Amino acid sequence: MSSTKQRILDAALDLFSANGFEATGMGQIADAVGIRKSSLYSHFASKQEILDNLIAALTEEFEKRSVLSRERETPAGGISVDGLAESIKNQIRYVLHDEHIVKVRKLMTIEQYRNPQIAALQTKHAYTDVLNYNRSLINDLIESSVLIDGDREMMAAQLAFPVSAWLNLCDREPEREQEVMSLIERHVSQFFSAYKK
Amino acid sequence: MSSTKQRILDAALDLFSANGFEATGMGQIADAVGIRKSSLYSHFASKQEILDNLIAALTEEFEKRSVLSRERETPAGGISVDGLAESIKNQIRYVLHDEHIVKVRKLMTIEQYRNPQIAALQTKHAYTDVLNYNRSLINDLIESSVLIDGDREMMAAQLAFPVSAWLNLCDREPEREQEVMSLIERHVSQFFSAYKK
DNA sequence: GTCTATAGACGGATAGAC
DNA sequence: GTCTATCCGTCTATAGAC
Repeated sequence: MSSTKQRILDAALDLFSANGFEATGMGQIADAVGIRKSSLYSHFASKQEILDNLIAALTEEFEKRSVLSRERETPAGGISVDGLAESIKNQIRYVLHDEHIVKVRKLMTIEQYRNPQIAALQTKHAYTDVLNYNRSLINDLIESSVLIDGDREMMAAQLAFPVSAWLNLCDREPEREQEVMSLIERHVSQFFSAYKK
Repeated sequence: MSSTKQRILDAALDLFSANGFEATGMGQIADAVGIRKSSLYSHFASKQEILDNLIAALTEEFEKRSVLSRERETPAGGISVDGLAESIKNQIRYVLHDEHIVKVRKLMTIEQYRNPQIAALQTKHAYTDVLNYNRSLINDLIESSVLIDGDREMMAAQLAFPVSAWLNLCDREPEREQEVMSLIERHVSQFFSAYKK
């Protein structure tokens, strides 16, 4: 099931995200897969092609995810302050502990200035999709008269981007996760007290 | 005045921030300075020592800056919505166009996961100092009865971190600066309309 | 598809002349 | 302090046996 090609891509993501593309050698990838480095060339023509395949896979992955997030549904009983805080905390806990997601986030962060495709992915993943998701959430909260109306895109930004900053902080200093969780609670609570109807 | 040692550090910052520490060769640094690579070793014992000196210089630089920001003073006539938006836009324009600051930000971004000292610098520069500065601003705005009181740290986060997200966006896609400037205006305006007394 | 062997360039770092 | 010359290791990639 797990082809050698896929195992190479997995090892490459692991190493590229930890050490960077340039700093990772074909020998390291081969060692991680358990083959000789020359054998890698039976699957990919070059190191660059490994990265390109990785990017293609991530692009597809993100496309699926943003379709999914567009299908997000409001819970039947409406949304409460505590419920929203809990939901955001759960999402953050998930993206903080899912190894694949962490690696993808780090890879995009450290390679964004050297690879235009990665830059585009990073903008989509860390900015556009985040803003869209939160705008849709804010829309629902306004339509259901939980929040007062306003510049919905900016309300989405004010809700989402502090959380993004804390996610970045946890990527650097995972030991601060508990602190961040309580900040998220205070943040959502303060956001609601400012915007509640 | 500009010693060879300093010119090496300048070239190293330039190259490390563009290509990463591991991907930058001593030959590249030497070429940029205009000497042979062996001559670099008359100034630094190793490539690592160049990075260490760079980090030491940045640490000192940031320390001075956060002392300065603690001395920030409220303008005599108080702070208006438009005045604050303009002030934030000016700060962002400054940090977006100052070449040294851009390089430092990119270096910290791409090396933060591989170098603990850089991780600490990044947290101080992009998180702690930003939050402290904005908390002091929020304090003034509440004390002078411009804004209603609340969880001041969270209000600072909600004001500051959307701007940080847009700064990151501009580092990847500088052509979106104008769009970001108008987003900042809308953001500050929406922030005030939510929190005005 | 995996292996050994190797080409050829480039990496960091050192020795010693000037 | 800068130079030339060199060491030796590693890099990406290829050739060819199995």
